[in-house]
Amino acid sequence: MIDVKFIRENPEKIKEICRKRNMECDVDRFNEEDLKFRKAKLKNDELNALKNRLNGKENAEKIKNIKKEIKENAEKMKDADEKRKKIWYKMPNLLSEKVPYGITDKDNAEIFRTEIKYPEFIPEMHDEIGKKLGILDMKKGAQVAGKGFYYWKGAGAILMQALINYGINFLIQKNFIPMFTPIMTIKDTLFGTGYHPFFEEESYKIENEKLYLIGTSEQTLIAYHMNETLREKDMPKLYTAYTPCFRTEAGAYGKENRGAFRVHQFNKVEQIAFTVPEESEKYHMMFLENVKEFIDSLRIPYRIVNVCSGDLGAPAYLKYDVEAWFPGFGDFRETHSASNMWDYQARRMNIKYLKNNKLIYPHTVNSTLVTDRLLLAIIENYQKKDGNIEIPEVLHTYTGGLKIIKQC
RNA sequence: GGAGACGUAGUCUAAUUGGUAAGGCGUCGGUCUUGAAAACCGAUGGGGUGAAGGCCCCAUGUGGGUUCGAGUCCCACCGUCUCCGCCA
Repeated sequence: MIDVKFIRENPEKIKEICRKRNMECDVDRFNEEDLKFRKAKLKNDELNALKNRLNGKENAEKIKNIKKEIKENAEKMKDADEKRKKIWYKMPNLLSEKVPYGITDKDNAEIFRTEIKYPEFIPEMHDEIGKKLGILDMKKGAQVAGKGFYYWKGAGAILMQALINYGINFLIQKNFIPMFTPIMTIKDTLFGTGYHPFFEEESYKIENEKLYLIGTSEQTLIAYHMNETLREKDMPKLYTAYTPCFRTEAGAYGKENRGAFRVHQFNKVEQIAFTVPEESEKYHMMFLENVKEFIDSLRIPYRIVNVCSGDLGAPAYLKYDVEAWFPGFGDFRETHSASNMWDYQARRMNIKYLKNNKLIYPHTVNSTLVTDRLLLAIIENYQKKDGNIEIPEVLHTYTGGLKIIKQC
């Protein structure tokens, strides 16, 4: 959510941002309704002031008439307020100057790339390898839950668990507070993090309940401090959590859906920060460095792209995607996404902190560290000519000594 | 699931039979001091309006209602605690 004063004073800037993001937002209409609201509010205040002055038994009749007028005026005020909020809540975040202009993900700007080592044999895709080794079962997943679900089995499950544990420990050592969060949540959480209304069709709603399945632990970790006032001395607040994540993937289509790339449920270790405004960029870069260090330790090639204005998503201020190299697939695929949300989420969530007795909205930063996709990348990158896969050295302490997965 | 109690600001705690939110702590500013502490003084939620001093409105979990007037009374919802029941 953007500061209402900023919208009033900079309507052209907001329009420019919407153009760059390739999205609609009626700033003029907002300002119209905002003006109506303020006018009605002024009248409302005056009537209330009058009522307060008259208070007393002798003025009972007069007050009743004023109250009637107040009620009528309040309707107008509420109406204008709702209309402006409807537009307001759908306004995207401000844009960092670093965001490149572009329409689709093809316009994302590559800013970093590691060296790719091509194998001397024709590599297979993870779903083929997983099937042959009996560690990834797409067919059973579809049988039990439908398309977009799968089983990790045996050594595959061990690897998934190992990667999650490695990720969590990696972040605990960097002073993140680990959490287990609810994986169902109320709508306020999704609104506050900007997933509603922007990606509303992406979330699963529980029938007959007011609950939704989370699409990421970012939602529940940010909402942990909903309606709270934090202390400046406690900043930054760093959290991590492992949770399953659920996404409908409505509207997703195309050939790039082969394998387990696009699924309805996956595992994720997330990094989250609440920072003072001056430091969000620093922590955003730190999160990206964490990801680099982590992938480097797994020895997987990757590149980093600066996500362009049209592909950024409305709530994000600046976003870097990390795309791991998938030899079997023969291309880079997004495995991580690190975003600076600026104060957008804090405003929507009503999270502030106290500085010199003034309430200031903190900035929030989030980034992936581990998902199933990273394991898919491991599988494709560590496949050997004989069909076996080696397990990255850093994971050995987490796999109970398992170092190689062989065909049986 | 049943019964009862409770929800006040950054935090802790007040508020006759309904009469318009009092304090403590913390924080910030100031006085004093070589500096600090202590002490003392002031400030310390949101919004609107004004060039400014200022003025006004809203805010006691949320939303309604009764009343000239609601923290207080009534209804619904959310949450917390206690007891009972049920299940691990």
